[in-house]
Amino acid sequence: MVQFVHPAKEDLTLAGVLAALADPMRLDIVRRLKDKGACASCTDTAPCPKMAKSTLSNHFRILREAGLIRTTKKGVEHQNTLREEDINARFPGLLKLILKLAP
Amino acid sequence: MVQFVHPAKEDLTLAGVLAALADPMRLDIVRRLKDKGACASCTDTAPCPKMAKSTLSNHFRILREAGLIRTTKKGVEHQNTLREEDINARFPGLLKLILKLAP
DNA sequence: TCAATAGTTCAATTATATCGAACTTATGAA
DNA sequence: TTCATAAGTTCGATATAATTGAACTATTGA
Repeated sequence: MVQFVHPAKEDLTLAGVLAALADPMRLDIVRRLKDKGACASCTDTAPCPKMAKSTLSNHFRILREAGLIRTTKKGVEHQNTLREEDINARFPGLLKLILKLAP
Repeated sequence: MVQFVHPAKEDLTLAGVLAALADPMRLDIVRRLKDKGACASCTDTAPCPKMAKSTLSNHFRILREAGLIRTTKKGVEHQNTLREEDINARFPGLLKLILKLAP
């Protein structure tokens, strides 16, 4: 059922995580995923509705490759979850602080 | 004596700061500036010696525009200081945590 | 006066983000 | 079964950002 490659938590890099979170769109996606707690489809998590599908897809790819989210495919939708435990294990306190500081 | 424009601390953005720190070279520069405590020239702070001067100069420009450093010119050298107080006032705890988590 | 040093700016190449359009896959209705 | 629809990805083109060497500016010191 898993259709995407996700890095092991040991492979998460600080530069990769910061670069991924440095984009307001992606930070917004991460916040929404955290708020929802569970899985969420890409469209459900889209920061703004007028963004091109391909752009949104690209943001999810970057978040995946940075190790911030895990994506599985079920039916026609993709289910994305925030990898909170992995992120916190690798970079304790970082995610929480950035989300707190974000406008 | 001041030759560069620096944003007011209120103008620092989280996205800008994260993007600036997301580059390993720039994060290294910031760490060196913090370690030195006081001013430091660009060459003194260069992460790796084989990098092109223009590249180094560009990194300093990005750090300046993000509001992370202040640059003044004195004689033939540029003096760069980390804007710790401004950064901490705007984003409490962020700089310290990122530097702590960096490899 | 003039060579040397510290940085910046410029031009060219390369890499990355954005968008619309085309494509793939799965669902659900006729 | 068939076929339209919906969710995402991939592709091609354009625009913006990073890297480099070369040329330029400004200051120092011999």
